[in-house]
Amino acid sequence: MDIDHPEVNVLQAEFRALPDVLYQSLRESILNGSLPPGSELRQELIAKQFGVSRVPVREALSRLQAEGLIILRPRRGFAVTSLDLAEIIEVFELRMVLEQHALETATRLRTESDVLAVEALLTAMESLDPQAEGYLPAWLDVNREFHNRLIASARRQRLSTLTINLRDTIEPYVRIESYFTGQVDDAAAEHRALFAAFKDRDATRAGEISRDHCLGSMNRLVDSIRRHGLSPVMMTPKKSRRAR
Amino acid sequence: MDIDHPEVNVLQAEFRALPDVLYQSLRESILNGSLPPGSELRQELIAKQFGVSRVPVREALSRLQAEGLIILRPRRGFAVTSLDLAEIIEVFELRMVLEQHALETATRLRTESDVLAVEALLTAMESLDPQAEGYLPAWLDVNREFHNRLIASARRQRLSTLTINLRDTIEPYVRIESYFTGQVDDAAAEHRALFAAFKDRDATRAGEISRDHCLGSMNRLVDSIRRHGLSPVMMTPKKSRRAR
DNA sequence: TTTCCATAAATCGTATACAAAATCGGCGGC
DNA sequence: GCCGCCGATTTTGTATACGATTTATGGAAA
Repeated sequence: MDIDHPEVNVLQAEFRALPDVLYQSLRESILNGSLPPGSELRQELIAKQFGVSRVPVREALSRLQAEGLIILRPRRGFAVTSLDLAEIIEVFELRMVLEQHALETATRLRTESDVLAVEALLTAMESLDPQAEGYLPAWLDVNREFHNRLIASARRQRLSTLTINLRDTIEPYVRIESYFTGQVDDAAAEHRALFAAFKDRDATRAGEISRDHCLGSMNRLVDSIRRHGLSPVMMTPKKSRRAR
Repeated sequence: MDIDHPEVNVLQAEFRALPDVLYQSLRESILNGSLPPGSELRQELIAKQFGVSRVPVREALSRLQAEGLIILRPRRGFAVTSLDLAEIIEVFELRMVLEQHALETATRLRTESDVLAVEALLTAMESLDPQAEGYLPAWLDVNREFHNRLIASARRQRLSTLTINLRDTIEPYVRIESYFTGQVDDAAAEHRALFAAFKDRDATRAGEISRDHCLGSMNRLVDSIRRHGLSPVMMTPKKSRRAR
């Protein structure tokens, strides 16, 4: 029996270079709101914070750009993507189509262990104390894992990546919304219904619930934006002196 | 009247840096088969060919990687993505879902000029001489533009990008298949039917035709692969001396 | 005081340089 | 004759350096 086991996945996980670390860290900062939409990303600053040069920083930024999380203004640097209402709605449209398909496939192909894992996340989500400190971010995290685990049951790598990507794109806006409303658990019943259909292998119904769930999330967010605007923190109050 | 006009779009188009040129060129080479799946991409070689350093090359490669067209083996360089049959089918599944949705939306939102532009591409495609030199690649190019133009009528930027991306991912395999079969125009009737539904604003029907069209393309390609394998040129006959 | 322009500082994009790892070759052992 | 090991070469990944462009600053003129 060999002791040292340079497994393939270990190699891929362990040996990932600096750009990957930077990519993950920056991505997380964007998703959890530390870098709100509109923030400018100074390469030198990021490089210093991580103790590296600007080269791997640029590589990580390139990836985030291809993913759509940040945009590049030539010669003017990167900035966190700031979506307007129409773009947010478009992302939700895509999520509706893809997640309906994903849940149909997942429900058809799921195993027993999928059901157990999803149920564990569901009960974890439900048993969070709404009064506890940091409830909202914790709920959002578990909610995210719940949906990811459901979709992962479809065993479709690209489908999973795409769907997660789209959800992450609007995650900052959902998080900001949650600070206004202070509520997130409007969809508790939908989650239970979705899990029931998933468990009962009712693929069509699971797909429909998932699509409607997306639609509900979209409506809540759009309403909130219509009421509160796109949140002051998103607007970069840059004084543009010259129109030029 | 000012002579020098540093227009915004000029800045964005003209001033696009080297990575963009490299990205486009490499992307084209992958799609048209110059760089078949499995090809290894040596940074130094590419840099020399374009007369630049490796830095912008790496940036272009990063983007292609995020797009899924190439993969990175850490410390072992980039290579053109080589899909197995299951992955090809997964991409087609996604295309079916997304293109059905895209055509429904496009048919609902299309304008008269959309119809004219699409029709022009359709007739251009039909009027190509099957006996002419270079017919197959030309047909594939026009066909690509035809579908892109249809989807662009939906006026959904992300949807268009995603769909085009997915089609491009399997484009090399379709091109290779066409060399075996020597035929590509099996779908001429489908194209006409799709255009008719598009013109008649029959969104549901347009979506269905599009999905079925995808399905047909998939079946033809899968059949071809089952008969001929994934083409010898795709297999990188690397002798892996050490498992380690 | 406001506007304009020139100069300075900051920032980006790319080239070059260097260290670490992988690949390729030959060599010896079995 | 085949397998495994060791050094040279290649290739990657990162740091540093430098020119070009943008943004900020300060002073002079209206």
